Amino acid sequence: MKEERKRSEIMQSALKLIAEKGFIGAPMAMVAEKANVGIGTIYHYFKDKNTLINKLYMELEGKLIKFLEGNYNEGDSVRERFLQLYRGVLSYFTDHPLEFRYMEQYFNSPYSIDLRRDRIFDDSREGTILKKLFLEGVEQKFIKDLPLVVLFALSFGPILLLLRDQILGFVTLNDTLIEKTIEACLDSIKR
Amino acid sequence: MKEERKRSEIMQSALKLIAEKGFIGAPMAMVAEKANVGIGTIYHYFKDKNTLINKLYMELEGKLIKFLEGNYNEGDSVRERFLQLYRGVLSYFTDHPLEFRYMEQYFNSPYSIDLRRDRIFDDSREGTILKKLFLEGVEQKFIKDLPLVVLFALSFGPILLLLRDQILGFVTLNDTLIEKTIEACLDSIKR
Amino acid sequence: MKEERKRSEIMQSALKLIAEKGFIGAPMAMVAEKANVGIGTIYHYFKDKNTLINKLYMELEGKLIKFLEGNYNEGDSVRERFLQLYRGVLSYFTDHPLEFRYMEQYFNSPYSIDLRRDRIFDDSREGTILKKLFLEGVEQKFIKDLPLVVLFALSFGPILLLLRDQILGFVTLNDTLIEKTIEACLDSIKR
Amino acid sequence: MKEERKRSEIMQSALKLIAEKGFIGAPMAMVAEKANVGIGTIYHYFKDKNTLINKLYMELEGKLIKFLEGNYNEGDSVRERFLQLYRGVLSYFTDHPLEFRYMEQYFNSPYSIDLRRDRIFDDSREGTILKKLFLEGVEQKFIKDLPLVVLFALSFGPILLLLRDQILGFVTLNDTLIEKTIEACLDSIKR
DNA sequence: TATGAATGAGCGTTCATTCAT
DNA sequence: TATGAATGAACGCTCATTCAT
Repeated sequence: MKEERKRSEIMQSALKLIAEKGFIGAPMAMVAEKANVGIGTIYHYFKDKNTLINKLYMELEGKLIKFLEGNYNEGDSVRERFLQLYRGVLSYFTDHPLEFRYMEQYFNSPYSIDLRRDRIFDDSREGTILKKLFLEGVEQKFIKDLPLVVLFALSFGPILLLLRDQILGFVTLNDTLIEKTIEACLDSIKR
Repeated sequence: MKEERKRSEIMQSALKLIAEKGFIGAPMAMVAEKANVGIGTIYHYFKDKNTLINKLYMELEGKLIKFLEGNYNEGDSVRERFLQLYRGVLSYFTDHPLEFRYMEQYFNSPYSIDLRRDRIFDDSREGTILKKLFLEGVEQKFIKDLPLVVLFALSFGPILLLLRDQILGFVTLNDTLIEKTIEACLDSIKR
Repeated sequence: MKEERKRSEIMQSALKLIAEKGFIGAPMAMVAEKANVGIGTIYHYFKDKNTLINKLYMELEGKLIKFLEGNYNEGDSVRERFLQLYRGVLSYFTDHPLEFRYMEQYFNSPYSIDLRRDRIFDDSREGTILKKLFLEGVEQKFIKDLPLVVLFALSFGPILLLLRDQILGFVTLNDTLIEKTIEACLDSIKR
Repeated sequence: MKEERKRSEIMQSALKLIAEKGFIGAPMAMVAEKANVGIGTIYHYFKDKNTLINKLYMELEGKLIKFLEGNYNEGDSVRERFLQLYRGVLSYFTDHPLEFRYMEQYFNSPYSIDLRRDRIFDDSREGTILKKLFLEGVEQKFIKDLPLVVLFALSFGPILLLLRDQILGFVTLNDTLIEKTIEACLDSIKR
C-alpha cells in the first residue's frame, strides 16, 4: 500500500515537473524533493531516469485509451464515433493539461525512439479501434480513400494544435466552438 | 566577408546537430568542432547558447517566409492562394528536413518561451498575409467563420503532422497524394 | 543451527564476490542476494561491511593454518618441514583459489591496516611455528643467518607470485615442477 | 609548457593519493584539489578516471624500465647482470615508494585487466631483456632449467615482498643486507 | 530474528561559459 | 578577431547503512 503511494507520488512529481519544465528542467533530485522522497528511493522503483520517463508515458497512454474506450460505442454510426473520439481527446486533454504537455514532449524527444507514433496503428487495442473505424468509414464511402496516416493527420492534427494553444492560453474553447471544430475535422476526411 | 562565413558555419553546425540530436545532443564544443571553429569563437558571434538558438530560429523562419511569399500571388483566388500556401509549406520542409526538425524542437522547448507561435498572427509580414487571407476568405463566405487560431489549426495541423511522418520515414508523399491532402485541408475550413 | 547457516552463507557469498570482482564489485546488496538473505540480515551478523571483511579474512586464515598444521610433523627434519610447508601452501591455495584471491586483495587494501602481515611472526600459533622453524634452521647452520622477514620473503615470495600466475591461468604447475620450485625456494635460504 | 605542468601535477596528485589511499580513496575531486586544478581540468587531459590510472601506470613503468636499462651492462657476466637488476629494482623502489605502492595496487585491481604481468615477457624492451638474460643463463648452465614464469617468481617474488615490508616500515634494508638478499635470490635460480 | 524500503552523502562526469593569450 | 585551456555547478546514479515492520 504505502509503497505504491511512494511510487505514485514520484510519478506525479515527474509528470508535473517534466510537463512544466521539460526533461532537462526536471533533475532527479527535484523530482525526489517534490515527491517528498529521498533521491535513492526513486531508484528503487525505476531503474533510471529513462525508465521512469518511459513507464510514466505508458501509464498516461493507458489512462487515455481507457477513457476513450469508455466513451466509444460500437453501435454508433461511423460519423458519430468519429465525433465522439475527437470530443474525447479534446475533453480529456483539456481536463489533463499536464498529461498533454508531457506526452507532447515525450514524442518530441529521443525517449520515444522505440515507441514512435506509428504505434497508433499497431496492434494495441487503441490502434485497432482507430484503424477499424477508418477502414469501415472508407468502405461505407463515408470517408475519403486516403492512406491511414493521412486520415490520422487530418483528424488529429488540428485537434493537437488547438489543444496546445488552449493549454498555453491562446484560446479558450467553449462547447459550441468545440462542436464546430470537430465538424470541420470531419469535413476534411468526409467524402 | 570571412567573418560572415564563420557565423554562418556555426549556424549550419548548430542546425544539423540540434535537428538530428536535439538540444541536449548538441553541446557547444561539438557545435564548434563541426563548424571548424574554436569554442570561444561562438561566443564572439552569439552572447550565449540561448541566443544562438533563438537567432537560428529567426533566420530559419525568415527563409521560410521569403519562400512562401515568392510563391504567393495576390492576384490568385482565395482558394488558389490557400492551396499555394499549403503546397509551399509541404514542399519547403520536404526539401529542408533539418529545418523542420529544428523548428519543431524549438517550439517544443523552453527556448521558445518568448517567441510563441501566436506570433503567427502578429504584425510580421507572414502573420499579416495569413491573417488577411483568412479574413478575406471569411468575408467572401468561402471560409467558415471561426477564430483565426482554429482556422490555422485546421489548415496546418495535418500538414505539420504529415511532414513529421514523412521526415521520420513513415510515409512518402507523392504529388497526387499531396494534392488530395491539401484539398482535404481546404475542405475543413471551406464552408 | 539455522542462524549459523545464514552467517556462513553470507560469508561464502562475500568470499566469492570479493575474490572475483574485488571489494568495489561486491556491494552489500549483491552479497545479500547471492546469499539468499535480506540486506538487513547481514547487519545482524556483522556490524558493518568492514567487520564482515575482517571476520572473513580471519576465518580464512584460521582454515589455512589448521590445514598447514595438519601436514606439519614436529619429528621431521628442518629441511623436510620446510618443504612440507611450501607444499602445503601451494596445494592449499591451488585447491582454494577464491581464498587466495580474497586474501591477496585483503592485504592489498586499506582493510588490512590493522592486521598487517607482520602478524606472521606474532604470537599466533602459526607465527610461532614458522618463527621456531626458522630459528631452529639457523641454529643448525642449515639456514642462512638473515632477519626473519628476509627469510620469509625468500621462502614465500616466489610461491605467492606463482600461485597468482597459476590462478590467473598463466602457468599450470604439475607435481615435478612443484618439487623443483620448492627445492629452489629452499636453495635461497639454505646455507 | 604551462599545459604540460598541469598535466604533470594531476598525475603527481593521483600518484600520491592512490598510492596512499587506494583507488577508492582518491576521488577525482580530491585529485583535482591536491593538484590545484579544477575538476573539469582533469578531463581535458584524461578521458576519464580509468584512462588517468592507466596512463599513469604506463608512465611509471616507462620510468622504471629506463632506470633499469641505465644500470644494465650487456658486457657484464650473467651473474653480474642478475645482481644488477635485483639491486636496481630494490634501489629504485626504495627511492620511489609511492610508485611501488601505486604499481602494486594497479596490478591488484581490475584496472590492469588488459595489461597483466605476463607482459613482463612480452616483446617490450624490458620483457626482451629479461627473457634473453634468463635464456642466456640457462644455456650457460648457470641458471636452472625452469619455465620463465618460475624463474621470474624466484627472482622477484622475494624482492617485491621485501620492498613492501620496507615501505610499510617493517624492515630497513641496509647495503649489506641487500647484498645478502640478492645473493640468496640468485641462489634459488642458480644451478 | 529477519526483512527490504528508504535514505542521502558522495561519486564520476558533462558542459556552458570565461579569459589570458 | 580567434582561440581553447580552465573552471565548477549541476547532473544521474550508487551503495552502506538504518529502522519500522
